[in-house]
Amino acid sequence: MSTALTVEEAWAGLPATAQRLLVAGLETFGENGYHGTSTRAIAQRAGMSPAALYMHFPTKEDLLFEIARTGHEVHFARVRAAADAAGPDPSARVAAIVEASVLFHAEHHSLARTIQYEHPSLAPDHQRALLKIRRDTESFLADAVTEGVASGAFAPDDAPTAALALMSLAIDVARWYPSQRRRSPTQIATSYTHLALRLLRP
Amino acid sequence: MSTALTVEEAWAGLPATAQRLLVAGLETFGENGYHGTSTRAIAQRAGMSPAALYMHFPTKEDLLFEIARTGHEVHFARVRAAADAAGPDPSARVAAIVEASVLFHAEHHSLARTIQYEHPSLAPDHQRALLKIRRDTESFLADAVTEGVASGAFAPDDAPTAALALMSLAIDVARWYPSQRRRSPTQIATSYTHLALRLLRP
DNA sequence: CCTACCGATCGGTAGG
DNA sequence: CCTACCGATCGGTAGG
Repeated sequence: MSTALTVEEAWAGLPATAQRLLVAGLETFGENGYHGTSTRAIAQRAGMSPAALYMHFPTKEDLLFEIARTGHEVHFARVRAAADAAGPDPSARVAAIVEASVLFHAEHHSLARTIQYEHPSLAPDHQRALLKIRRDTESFLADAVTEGVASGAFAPDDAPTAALALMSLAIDVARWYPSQRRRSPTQIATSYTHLALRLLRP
Repeated sequence: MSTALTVEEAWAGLPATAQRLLVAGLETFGENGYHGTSTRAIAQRAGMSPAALYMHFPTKEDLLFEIARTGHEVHFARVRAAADAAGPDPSARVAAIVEASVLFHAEHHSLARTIQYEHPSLAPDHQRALLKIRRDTESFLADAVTEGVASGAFAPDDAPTAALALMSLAIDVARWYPSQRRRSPTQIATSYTHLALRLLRP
């Protein structure tokens, strides 16, 4: 169970060369996609020979999985940490979750794109493992929304659908950021958090 | 200027073989991505030899551009048609736009994924051409939201930001559809339209 | 962890 | 629009 709040932290125990390959992979996958990135390009970016990658990862797909898995776990850990810090009030909890998720997708948009769009490039077993983390993350948000419904703070037609929509809002930031208007991740997170509460209010 | 409401309609004037290649490309790009799709796979799906593609398109990238360009135009045309049919009321117009866009991204999720996620695979010139259509589409929605602000029907903090968020909601459907719960495109469109109006109301 | 190399496949073309 | 082919590059391995 990972509670690391950054990928660097999550990979801290690995050999330095493996860490460099993971970071190089994360960046190139985010820029050119999995199939648009060669193992040679990753190795070169990490300052190593083409064969070095296979010292640490059995296949290119295993490297992608390690990146995607860690990314999913870091995202979930940040969302939980933000909710914990927000205390018991449902509005504060939902606001903290949306803010943390939007921040993650803006600040780490290269990692986030890999997480969100390279899912079909993974082996079925690996897809299933990540789907579990996704569902847990979405349930965590849906539970916070449901608490708000119980307390009378929120009144969406359907809590799970509203939670899915809020996740969509955060996830899609990774697609367009930073091409849109000149706004910082913090500014985007603030306005999206506000939109989320507007959407949920009675 | 294209007013076609389907890609088939937009490509009706092209040779039958070119049409088959475009449809095969649209499907395979949507399933495996641009770099995950070989020109041979496209030609085979269209029932032709590997070289046939180059009778109709100078390069693989030109085929992608033709698909992405048509997809953008069809989406914009549907959004405009829906707004026109909705009449002058801002709430009805925004609802019609969101509904049409969500429907498009669910029913044509393979095309929509290509449009939204393969943008970086295109040449800079081609990216610019599509960016123009995207901006026009987003402005069209932003204008409808602004009309609603003027009439008192809506009260978002910032109309362009709200419009961007509504587009995100629709676009992200292409990422997860149809993996989520068993709901039809029409059902999804209806609940997302409702969420959009909740988000905008004073 | 590197050099050297494998067979397979890639985008694209020659020539008909 | 097909057959046959081009050089380049791919993921991955042998052997040290």
